[in-house]
Amino acid sequence: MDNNYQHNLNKGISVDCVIFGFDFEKLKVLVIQRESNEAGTMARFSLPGDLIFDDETLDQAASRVLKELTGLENIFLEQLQAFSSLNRLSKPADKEWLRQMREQPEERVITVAYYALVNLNGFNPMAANFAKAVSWKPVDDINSMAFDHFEILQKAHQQLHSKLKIQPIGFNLLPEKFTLSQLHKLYEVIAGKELDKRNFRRKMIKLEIVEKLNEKQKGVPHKPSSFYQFNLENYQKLAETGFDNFGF
Amino acid sequence: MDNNYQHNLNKGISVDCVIFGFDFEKLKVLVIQRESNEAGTMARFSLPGDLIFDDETLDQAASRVLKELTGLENIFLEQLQAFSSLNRLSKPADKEWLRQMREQPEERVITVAYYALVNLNGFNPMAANFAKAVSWKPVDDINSMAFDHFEILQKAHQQLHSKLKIQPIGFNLLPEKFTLSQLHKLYEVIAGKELDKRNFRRKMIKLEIVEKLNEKQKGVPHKPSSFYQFNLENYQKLAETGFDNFGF
DNA sequence: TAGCAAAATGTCATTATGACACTTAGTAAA
DNA sequence: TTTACTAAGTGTCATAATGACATTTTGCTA
Repeated sequence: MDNNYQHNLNKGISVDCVIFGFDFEKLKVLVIQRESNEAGTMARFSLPGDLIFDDETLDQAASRVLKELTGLENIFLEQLQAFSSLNRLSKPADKEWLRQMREQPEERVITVAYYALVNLNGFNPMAANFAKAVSWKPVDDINSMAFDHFEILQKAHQQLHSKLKIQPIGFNLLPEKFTLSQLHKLYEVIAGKELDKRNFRRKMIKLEIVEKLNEKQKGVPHKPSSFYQFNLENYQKLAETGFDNFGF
Repeated sequence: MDNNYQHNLNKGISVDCVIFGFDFEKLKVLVIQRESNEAGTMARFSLPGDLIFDDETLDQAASRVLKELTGLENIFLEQLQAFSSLNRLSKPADKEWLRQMREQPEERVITVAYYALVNLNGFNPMAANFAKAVSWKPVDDINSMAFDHFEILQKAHQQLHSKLKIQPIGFNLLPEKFTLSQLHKLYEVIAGKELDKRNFRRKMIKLEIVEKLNEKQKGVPHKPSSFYQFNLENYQKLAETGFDNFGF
């Protein structure tokens, strides 16, 4: 964002980002850890987010948050939903935290949640000012968060799951070159169940949305896997007719 | 909404509703017609909407708009997306209109769009104060609207199309008792293409989400059609496993 | 009672799915 | 150099789903 201007915060609207990553084992999410107070009541995680500026769109605000935190641009980032409960900021520990951070901590804020998919392989979660407080947590290990962020996370997780059934967005969580086993594992993790290896490979290959490269894993103590890459063109062709179970 | 209290408008956030209906022929949407000014530049349609109150959620605001306009409650109503372009209210004709309606017509407003599905059969589009300005328009006949409402309509239409492939939400557009031909026509209209009648019926019946009633059309000058009703229970069972083309 | 209009129905060839176990290729250790 | 280890990679078959296609049925009307 251009820094020559003074941006005014819009006090009533924020964005929050659910940033998903996949380490070939688990689905993870980027969280910010609040510092504990004496009572320990504040030792909880929140999603990265910010109030929006009056001269930026929601998409721009979400991109800005994402970039400030990870340095990444042009990655998969999609609006999830607006959250507007009247009591979303009103838990005592949350209010205490807000008092430290915001000019008008009591003001009602509606947030628009986004979810992002990043390739966290070889990714350094360091970034800017936040550095120490930012970390990747397995989604399944999280069972509560600050504000209504747990609700947002669950919704985003569910959305990722549904969307993956319809569009091959999972590729955004992998490096450009990946093995079919990695893709297979990714689908299993997000679907939350085992998928037959042969049937999975058959389907992916038949759909022609992956293509085999002349390159193999090296240094692995077993038969090396071939690398594949995603074929955007074939995906788009496919997306026109649409793949879905009703068939129309 | 409880009327004993004074509600304060939240100046920066509105909801807009895309209310879909189906007359067994075409997909229609409820629009509000602005009165023309002398120049005729304002003779355009807008979606029903309103600024939200500070003590209501977005869902509540959308339900309120819907009820004020149609008298209907407890119908299918789902959040679509937030829209936040910086120039969404800044076309000259739109500004002129806003000046007549709002205390702070220049203020930036972000809107959260909803879409609703109603059974418009035997529906009287009269309602409250708006009465004369409200009408059902075929979606396909609309090619421009006030503000960013055409963009919102298109997005809602697209969402309806995608969602129908995954969940049988089309039933919300039909009366409780309907014929398979009506359902067939609905799917054709929303899918925007012909669907084989026999295959369509086979699929619907096999899925067991419709059940045949002992009742037939009367007074039609041809073989009368059986009425069916939607089976929510079977749908929910089905929804757990999920119907989708990837199969996981 | 003949004619009309839309509803209702069945088959078949092709393709997709789901279930299932062994062989292969490279590394590492003996 | 041989052996053991590990994950990659591959094929078949029975069952289910799809897509393409034409005739008969039912009730009303003239």
